[in-house]
Amino acid sequence: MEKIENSIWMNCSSSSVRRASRQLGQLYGDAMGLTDLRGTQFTLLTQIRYLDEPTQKMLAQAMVMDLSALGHTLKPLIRDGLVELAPDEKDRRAKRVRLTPEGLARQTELVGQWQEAQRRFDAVLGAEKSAELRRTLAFVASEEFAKAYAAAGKKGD
Amino acid sequence: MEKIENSIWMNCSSSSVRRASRQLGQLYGDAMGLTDLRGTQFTLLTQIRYLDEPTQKMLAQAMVMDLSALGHTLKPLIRDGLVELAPDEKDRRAKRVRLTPEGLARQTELVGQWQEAQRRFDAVLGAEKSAELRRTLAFVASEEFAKAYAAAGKKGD
DNA sequence: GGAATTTAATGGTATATGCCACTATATTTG
DNA sequence: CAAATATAGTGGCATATACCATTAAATTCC
Repeated sequence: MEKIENSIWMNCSSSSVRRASRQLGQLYGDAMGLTDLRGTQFTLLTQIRYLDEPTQKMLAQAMVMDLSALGHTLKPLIRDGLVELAPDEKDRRAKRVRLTPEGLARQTELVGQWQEAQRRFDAVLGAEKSAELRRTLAFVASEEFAKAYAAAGKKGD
Repeated sequence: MEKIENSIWMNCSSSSVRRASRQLGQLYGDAMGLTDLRGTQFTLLTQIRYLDEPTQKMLAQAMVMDLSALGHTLKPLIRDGLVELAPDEKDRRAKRVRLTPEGLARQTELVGQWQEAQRRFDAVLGAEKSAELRRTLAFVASEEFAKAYAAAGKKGD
């Protein structure tokens, strides 16, 4: 009986990921230090920078995030002048997301702190396992995975 | 330049975990199906059941969650009569968390759906990798990890 | 070309989660 | 034992994230 419960809680991939997510949210968040930017916000700025003026839709996909959730998350950053939206030239439904000079500066500023957090993470888990973990998680987060997961249910559920 | 950004975003363990967390939140959430319970809530009920009347503090630690965050998360469940709080006998500061009969019933009801989700997950990732992933994530979520991470920073940061 | 359908974004509502300040108890200390 | 300190919870506020309904613009189909 107890064993059954135990097996559920230790074997739930979703809650395992969530717990780790909260832990790392803390650890990496602390690394951001003094600045008033959250870890999630740094990630978002970095992703925007990397994609170079993506539409909200594109950005949401890259973040594996709901479009409306992304919109909400962007608001504080827009309010604080780190990010701005501009209508797309071709498709007037779409809006492009880009960093303001301020936003770019802040992102750049924090890269060092991020690196330190990542260095520690790798030190604790080991570079090998660390890289392996990210590979696995990237797959889990992929559309390919979602498709395969859906296909795996075509029988019973 | 672009390569630098790329390396940040692909190598950030924190954002990797978060992305996977969002994906699995979706997938496992869908599995809960018709019921109005979220995946996170099922996890919480399961954890409460497993720990058998933990204090909020104990539950928060098990969930790797902030105490006040836990308190907030419990509110809808208490409101809906699935969970209740009772003051601890010995320590009047503490409150014990327990499932109501209704809560126990709902948790039990959903175990099958959870299993199906987990079955699919294992099918896609492979039982081996799946178990390995959970082991790694459990370590990352542990206090031991947090301590080691802190220790790894005693030099530079 | 105009109606039906699809797509991008927005706003509302609800849960998820964290930090801080504050209260009520307990525990430790002088 | 009383004062100082530590611990468990609570409530407020802010961000994170999802779903739904709605709007506006594009695309598809007679």
